[in-house]
Amino acid sequence: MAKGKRAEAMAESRAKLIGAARKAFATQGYAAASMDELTASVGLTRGALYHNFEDKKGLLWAVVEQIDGEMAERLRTVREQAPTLWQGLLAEGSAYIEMALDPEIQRIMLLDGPAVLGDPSKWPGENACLEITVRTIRSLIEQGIVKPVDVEAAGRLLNGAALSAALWVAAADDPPDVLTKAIDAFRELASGLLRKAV
Amino acid sequence: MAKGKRAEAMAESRAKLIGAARKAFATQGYAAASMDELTASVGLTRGALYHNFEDKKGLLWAVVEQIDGEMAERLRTVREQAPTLWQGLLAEGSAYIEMALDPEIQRIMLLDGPAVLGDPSKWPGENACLEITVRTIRSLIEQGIVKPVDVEAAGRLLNGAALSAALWVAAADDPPDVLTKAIDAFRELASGLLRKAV
DNA sequence: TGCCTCACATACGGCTCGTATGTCAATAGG
DNA sequence: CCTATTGACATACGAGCCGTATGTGAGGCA
Repeated sequence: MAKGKRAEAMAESRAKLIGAARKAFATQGYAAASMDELTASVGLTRGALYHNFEDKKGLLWAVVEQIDGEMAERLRTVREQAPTLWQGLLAEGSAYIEMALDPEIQRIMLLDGPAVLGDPSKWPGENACLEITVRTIRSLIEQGIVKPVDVEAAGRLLNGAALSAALWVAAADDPPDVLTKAIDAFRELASGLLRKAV
Repeated sequence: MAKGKRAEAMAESRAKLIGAARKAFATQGYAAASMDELTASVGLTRGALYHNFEDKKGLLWAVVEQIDGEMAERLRTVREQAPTLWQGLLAEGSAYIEMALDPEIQRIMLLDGPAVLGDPSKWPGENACLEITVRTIRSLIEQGIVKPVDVEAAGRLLNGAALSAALWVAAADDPPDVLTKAIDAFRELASGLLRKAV
């Protein structure tokens, strides 16, 4: 168990830096976040940062990986709790929209992340959210519920629609009202994939 | 006609700076683009930049407005050339996807723009593309072709789906093949809005 | 016990943006 | 025609940031 104080302290430093980065990136944005302030806020200096991570971008990578994992887990539970696979797909969409209401997810995963790290579809875990959606659609096609479309295409467009909805809701004056409209529209769009209308 | 050499030269400087910015922002990205190099590339200095624009962000605003106008005009012509309104909507989607294949549009309008300037739906011209889509959907509902959904919600999700498709195609190894898949999936999704299946 | 490793801290250089100041041509007015 | 003023830039400067090269002191192994 005792792995020595060295590695233990290092893991703790990494965790503290990632935690501080989640706050700083979410509130100030990636570009405006100062590494001096960030490291000082957890009692370290930039030396620790560049020892634990490649560079500022590397820290963002670590943050993105962590959040991506959390989002994937949430999507998984939502889907598993749905009574049918089709309802699971719709629930995933709704959950995705609601998650994107979190300012942290918005700023880091939807705005700065893509701008700094490039296309999210090439992120490690291959954007776990997308992978889950694709698998669900594949099952639905095998069951004859959904038209035989290209699964990746359908998954990406559905995710894109949900994402756009999320950004809309987040910026709205009356989020609850807009949220229901967004989810309704998402269900209508998704129904276009069905073999026969519900 | 002769408006004086002063104003004439100023307009020319603005145009040159915006042109250089389109190149620099598209190739290097907003953050990495140096204002020193950018201004020098058209024979000016940063003094001219800060005299003609508010700041670096102001220059990006000008660039975004220009590109947004060009995109809106293209969408308008595409829609007007379609035989029916519904086909016009689908053509708009396809055109949007194809436009987003342009690296300049991708980098500036889809990646850096949102990250630096904030939610695109609040941009001037209110993202002219969206406005056009919304109007088309409203007409289609009045004609009884499309279900009575919330027009803004439907427009935003359709745009989001097209956008996601575009990013996917752009990053693909085999763009032409992926492009057809993306457009197919877009048509399937959009058909979910139809009152009765085609 | 003595040396070595390594997780940091410190110091430095180069670059960036934004502003405050300087300058010279174009215009307006007498 | 000559002068005064405006304004479109150029130049100079300060503050801040990132990344790296170097220093240092505490853990771990022999």
